[in-house]
Amino acid sequence: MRASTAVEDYLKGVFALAVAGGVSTSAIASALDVQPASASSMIRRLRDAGLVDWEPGGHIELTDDGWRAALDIVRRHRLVETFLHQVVGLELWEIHDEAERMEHAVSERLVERIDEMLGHPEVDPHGHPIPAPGAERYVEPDLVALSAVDVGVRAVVERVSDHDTPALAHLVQLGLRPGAEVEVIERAAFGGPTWVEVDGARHALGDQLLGSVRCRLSASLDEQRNV
Amino acid sequence: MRASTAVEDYLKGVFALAVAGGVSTSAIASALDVQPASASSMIRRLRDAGLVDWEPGGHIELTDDGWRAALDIVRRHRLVETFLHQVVGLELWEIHDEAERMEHAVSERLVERIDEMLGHPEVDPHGHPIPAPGAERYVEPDLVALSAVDVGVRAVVERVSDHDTPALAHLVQLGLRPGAEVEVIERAAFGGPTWVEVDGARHALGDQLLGSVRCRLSASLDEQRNV
DNA sequence: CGAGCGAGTTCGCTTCGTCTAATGCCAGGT
DNA sequence: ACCTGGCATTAGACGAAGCGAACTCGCTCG
Repeated sequence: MRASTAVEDYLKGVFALAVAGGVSTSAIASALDVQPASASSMIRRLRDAGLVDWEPGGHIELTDDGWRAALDIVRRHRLVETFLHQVVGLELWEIHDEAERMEHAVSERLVERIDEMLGHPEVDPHGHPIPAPGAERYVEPDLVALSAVDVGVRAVVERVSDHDTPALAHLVQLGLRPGAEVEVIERAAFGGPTWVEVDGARHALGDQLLGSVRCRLSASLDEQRNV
Repeated sequence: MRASTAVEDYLKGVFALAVAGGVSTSAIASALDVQPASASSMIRRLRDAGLVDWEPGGHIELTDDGWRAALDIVRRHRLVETFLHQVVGLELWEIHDEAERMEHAVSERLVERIDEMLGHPEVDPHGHPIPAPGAERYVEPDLVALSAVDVGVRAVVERVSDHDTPALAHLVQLGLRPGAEVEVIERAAFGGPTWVEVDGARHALGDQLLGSVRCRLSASLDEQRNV
């Protein structure tokens, strides 16, 4: 049987933090927008269900079952997002919140039907990889934040963060969506804005936006082509 | 704010019973598959929320707010069903259970987008009318159960019940879907099966199946054409 | 007339998921 | 050596939603 909505949401949060490198009670609490006490008690329940390894005071780790379950949820989420964008025609910044609820409602059958309709896509519209059905582990592609790209370097946008809806809408308006080519033109001193060029137009971006865009450098792109 | 899943489900149940003519605690309980005690306490909560009129021992009636809320849920349900059938390509008998969960997850925005994609349909694939956005009342079309159609009379299937999945799958297999033309050939005595002809083939049906198919008589169809 | 029956309601209890408040612990600064 | 801040955990409460058991009707049947 499928876990409750709450359990699925926590599992997805623990997964995201595990991939990002640091799972902790307070990180989970702030990701799920609940109090640390609530996260703490849910961690105990996840452990009792065999989904995480944990003992009071220790660190938190997904078990094999936990990885499987989390990847299943993430697969549902990302396929639903892709479907909402490509088939239903919702904008890039609308799909995350919608999928956040729908992922708990769609059946296995519907997910596989959607996957088939979309031709088994490998990434969602934000650029996140879509786990294969039954996947047991997750490899994070090696991408660099736009904030870390040197001046004068050209890069291809591979991923934009999906959480901050207004910021995402703004990025898309500027053309900074997955697949776009971008060049860092100038980085102002003392934390000032960074100028980037996209589609022949220049824009000044702050650190928050720069950090939510992840790229592959065009150089490494060339390397890949040559292999 | 939208009501909880449970409240929405009860509201939909009360709506269905109100349309069918008889709302009662036990009918709600059996429709929702819960104990009468649970239904009883939920009725109190619906009343406290201003969605039904009720006092202990009295009869249960939707308020104006209750009708509005119920019709909104029913609209979501039926549009999602139509979408799953026409766009996603799920079979007629698969869409009800799926929509039952999705109706609580889809946003207003997504529902209206779906409605637009479908060209503002007026009935769902089972033949149930889709309430208009913001509708405040519901008119039940005047249909006759196939079990009440006389021998020798031809009729057009307008609606099949959506609740019993295996029965529905069987009906569809026989061609008894909305839009099909059917003629009652022979009715065996003593509660025996009724023979009907659909698409040139004859089938014997029991009362349960006959009752779940509702039709318009071809005669009244002709009348309508002549008006 | 009274016994029993079915429907509806209330009561007390359980689980889930949340909260606030209190407590424990460890590391750093003075 | 001690105080303090931050993080994690526990304890206790609450609302939502369910259950079973018990009670109260009004009706019907013997």
